[in-house]
Amino acid sequence: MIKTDEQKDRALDFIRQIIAEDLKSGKHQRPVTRFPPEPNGFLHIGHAKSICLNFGIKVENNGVCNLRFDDTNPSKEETTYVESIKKDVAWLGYDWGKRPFYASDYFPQLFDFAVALITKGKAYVCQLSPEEIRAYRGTLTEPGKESPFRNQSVETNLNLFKKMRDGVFGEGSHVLRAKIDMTSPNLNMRDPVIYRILKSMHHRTGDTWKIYPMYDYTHCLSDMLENITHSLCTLEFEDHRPLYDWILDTLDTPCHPRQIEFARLNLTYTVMSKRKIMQLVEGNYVEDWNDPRMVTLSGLRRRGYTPSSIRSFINTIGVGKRDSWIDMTVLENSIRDDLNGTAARRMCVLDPVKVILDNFPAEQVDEIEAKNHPQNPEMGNRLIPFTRELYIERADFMDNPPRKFHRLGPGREVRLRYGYLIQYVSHTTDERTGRVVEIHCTYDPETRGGSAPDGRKVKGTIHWVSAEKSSPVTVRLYDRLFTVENPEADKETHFVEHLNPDSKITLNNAIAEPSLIELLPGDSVQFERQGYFCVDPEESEEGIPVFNRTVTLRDSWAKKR
RNA sequence: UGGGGCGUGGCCAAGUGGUUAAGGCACCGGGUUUUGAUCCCGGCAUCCGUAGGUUCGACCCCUACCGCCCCAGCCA
Repeated sequence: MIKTDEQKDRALDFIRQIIAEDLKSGKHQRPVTRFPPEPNGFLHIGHAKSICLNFGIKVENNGVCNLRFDDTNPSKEETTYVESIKKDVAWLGYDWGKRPFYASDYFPQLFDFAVALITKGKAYVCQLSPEEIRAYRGTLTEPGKESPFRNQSVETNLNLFKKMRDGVFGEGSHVLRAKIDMTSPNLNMRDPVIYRILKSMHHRTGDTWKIYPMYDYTHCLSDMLENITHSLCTLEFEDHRPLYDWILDTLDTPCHPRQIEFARLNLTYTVMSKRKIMQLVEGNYVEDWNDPRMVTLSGLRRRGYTPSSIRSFINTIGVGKRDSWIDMTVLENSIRDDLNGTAARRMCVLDPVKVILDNFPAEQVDEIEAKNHPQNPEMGNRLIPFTRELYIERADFMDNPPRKFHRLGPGREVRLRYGYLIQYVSHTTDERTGRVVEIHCTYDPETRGGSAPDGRKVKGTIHWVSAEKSSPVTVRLYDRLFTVENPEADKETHFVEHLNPDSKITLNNAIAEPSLIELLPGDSVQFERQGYFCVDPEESEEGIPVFNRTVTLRDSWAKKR
């Protein structure tokens, strides 16, 4: 058993326990799993749970995990989705081997299995309309009725099924159904449709096929053909397991994978369903599928989440069968935790106000040395220009501060991080708006680097940036997309009404220290005292970075107030 | 009212008949700190949906009840 960094010292979840037992008993030599997305949309954090589970099991046990596209519904699927899914799985750090698999590769074999089913008298072609099939199915409490076509001869069924394949019939006119039990309390067993006629273009097989197999029929057989040992899926498929097993048993296949169901991920303050995500995009509530506020993997990537932070997040939430809601703070914690160790520290003033050091020579430029990481000397140092005119954060000055305010104000002295101690002299205010225009201070030349030879202490250290030697940059402050934990909880209110109006705040005049301009798209840094930010890969240009706030730093001062 | 699942602190989650009922997130204190960050220390379920029962002993076994989720696509 190989334990990855992300899941060391954690008890095995119930699925890994089952697998460990199957390995120990010799039932299997190694586990074979699969991640089977339908290529009809983009992957999100919920998919990451399945990906990390299936591929994680492979990595931990030296097994196999296939990437298989479940492409049995040509009307919804596209090659662009195939490509984006491959990109996201690879980005998460997983390797699906030589090639991805496709359910559509099995269409010929699946057809032969269907013929075998018909021959065994276990499937029939039904000409009931969709409405009639529904009516014949019965309800949750009443049994269904048998189709009048149920007892047709094998020859008739074979003949009809081949005509279906040959495109003789129109969509909706005929289906192939498994002959099971119309009185079963499990609706999935009431002669489920296993093939339907569809005349749309398939993204891989084009118009070769006029009939397409249904999920329940396809999935178990695809698993079997790939020698999957454990077929992991979400809870809503529990009722489908009897059908999964029935098909493999009836066909008497050489192997019979075990389906195990686990709870899907729910995350607070966001929406996860494909339909809801699509509504956000189409209603222009967000900019695209990869909007940094989205929990799509492409959105999280653009937001600055790292693959390892997502793997560690998935690992901490566990795998079980309870419908649970994971608090968004858990996800946020995972990226803070990761970036805290790896992100270089930088200074950037988001909402600048000018500070003038009256006793600092106008032409002088001091090159101040600053650590790139306070706990990791290996990350080295850098030089930052220090000049007479600086910018500090507007929130770091108060005309009339409360006692506990550790920053700049009348009569106060603060430390400019890695710079000098500065002492307040005076400030000017715009008469109309009441806003502070500029603050005059003096600096203590003896305190270069930030410590006073006389040992005097200051309570506050604030970040700053040279007014002349720095560059304005665009910074987007992203926050949670919704203001409530579960935007879909209330059936009366449309979920978009719970959208957070401040989920994206664009700052066009943040001032960045010089080294920030050299960053490459995707790079992550910590803006000291602010949060973690990454260079947006879409909208940045060389020398003109656009920063996305990944997550804020914890702020116990903000909490106190 | 049929069937399939699930109920351990605010949110997750270990626990599989004998434990002071792990751990993480959140929250609350305190310490260190040139980020009110990080880090460190401490606090946070006499109780495991409820009620009975079995047992020397039950969160773990049995019974009943209650609550929540899923299922009536020719979607996956």
